[in-house]
Parts: sequence; C-alpha cells; structure tokens
Amino acid sequence: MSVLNDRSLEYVAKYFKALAEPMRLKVLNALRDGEKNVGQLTEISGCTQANVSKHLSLLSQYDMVKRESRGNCVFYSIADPSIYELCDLVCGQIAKRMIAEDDIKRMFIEADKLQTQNLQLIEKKLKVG
Amino acid sequence: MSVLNDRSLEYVAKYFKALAEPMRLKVLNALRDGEKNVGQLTEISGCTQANVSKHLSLLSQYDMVKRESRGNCVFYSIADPSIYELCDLVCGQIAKRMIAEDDIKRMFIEADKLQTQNLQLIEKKLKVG
DNA sequence: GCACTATATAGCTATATAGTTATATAGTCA
DNA sequence: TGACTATATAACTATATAGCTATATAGTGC
Repeated sequence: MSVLNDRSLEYVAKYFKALAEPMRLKVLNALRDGEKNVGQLTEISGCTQANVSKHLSLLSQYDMVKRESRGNCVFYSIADPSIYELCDLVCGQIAKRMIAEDDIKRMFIEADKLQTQNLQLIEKKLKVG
Repeated sequence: MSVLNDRSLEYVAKYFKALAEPMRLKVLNALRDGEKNVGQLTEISGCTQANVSKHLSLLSQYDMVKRESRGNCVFYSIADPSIYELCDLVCGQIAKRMIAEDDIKRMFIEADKLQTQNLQLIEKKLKVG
C-alpha cells in the first residue's frame, strides 16, 4: 500500500465499499455453501428481487461472484474466497473490541441460537403472565 | 461469519465502510511509519483540517486509531495493525484482477514514479513547443 | 486576564446509493 | 407463434455522508 497513488486508493476504497453493505454480506454469506440462483438469494435476503439483482451486479463487477446462466435461471457463486478471509479478519477485530462491551458481546457467539432461546423464554413468560 | 445475525452483519458492514473512503485510507497509510498530529495529517491529505478531524473521529470510533493529546497537539497512531492486513489482501486481489487490464495495471507498480516521469515529459514538451 | 495555536464541532450543500415499483429482456414449453 | 417464469434494468425517493466554511473549544505563553 505504500506506493499507492490517489487513484489506487480510490480503487481500494471502492473494493471495501462493495463489502460495506449488510445486504451484500448476507448474499455473500449465503453463497458460502455453494452456488445459488437469484430466486433463492431473494428468498434468503428478504428483500426484492430487483435489489438482489443490483447487488449481485455490483459484486460481479468486482469479480467477487461468478455468474452462470443455466436454462432461464442465473446461478451465482463465490469467485474470490479471500472475501471470507477479509470478513473473518474483521469479525476477529470486532470480537476483540467487544470483550468489554457486554451488551453486544453476545452478537458473535451463537447469536441466532441465543435469539431462539430468548424468544422461547419470552413465549414462556407470556404464557405464565 | 456463518453464525452472524442481521445485527452483526450491519456491524461488519460498518467496519468495512470505515475503510471505504480514499481519504481515510490515505490517513491510515500516512500513519504506517508512526504517529502524526492533526496538522501533519492535514498537510499530507491535502484537504481541510475540519475534514481530517472528522475522519479521525470516525476511525477512532472503530478503534482503528489511538488518540493522545500532548500539549495543544493531538497525536494519532494505528491502534489496530490488522487494518493493513485487510488492505494488503484487497490490494492483492485487485492486483490479480488487473493482470489482464493493461490500462490500469500501471497503477500499482511504482505508480507515483511513473506520474513524476510523465509530468517531466509534459514539461519538456511544453518548453519545446 | 489576553493573544495565539491546534483541534473539534455545527450547519450547510452536493452527491452517491439502497430501496422501491414498474417494465424490459431472455429463456422455456405448449 | 404466445403464455409463462426468471432475471435485469429504468426511474424514482429517501437517506447517508464527504466536503466546505464558520465557529467553538482547549491548550500554551505572555
């Protein structure tokens, strides 16, 4: 990075920007266990198909995902596994930051499991109360 | 990343977003060789002092930089060296992408040197013409 | 106290883009 | 061909923020 000029910095920044949207991370995350078509990704992401298409278009612009149309479906898969390295580095950093922050620490350790347990607890309390 | 819920994805996205601005990358890059005060960083970045302060504030919010005031100066330094790991990973990816793209390939190899040479060539031509 | 320097913040404008709905495009199958 | 499905794009709105200028805050030295 020491020899990067302004134009290169812009390029690196744009690459990070591609990873700086929760919805795109969600899509990338969904592709961890193999290719999926736009319809599947739309269902997983919970937003509109148009929006997913737009995000996928941007991700493929940066060669992060690979596009392959079969029949009248289009399948996307991870083209650049180093994306996950990036994400894991960030997660590690964030986790470290959170050691002292009890209220959000839980986010990273089996967060979804805890969520489910909490929901069950709330349901129980509602039944009792 | 596989167990991250929506809230966590937002958090990771925000972290990437902090790195997704050329000016902030420039500041972080300037801190590679040790701490600098706001005045120095203002000079290096080439933008207003107010803007630099705002970027530094955001970077310290994510524990990327460390703030230390001495006298009536405030010195900033890198708090989290893994930022450079991230940047290098991205640079590696981008460099790989560019092998086939001749027009922007030069960006990464002694880009600044080439820029200087070009400027000198232009100056020469202007003197001749 | 006052003058001076360094940094941070407030208020503003301009721009980028995530999300939407509606529509266009491309493939399949009758 | 036409009806249908899947994906991409167009046009728009709302929001976030990078940048600016002006001002506030905090430290130093008289």
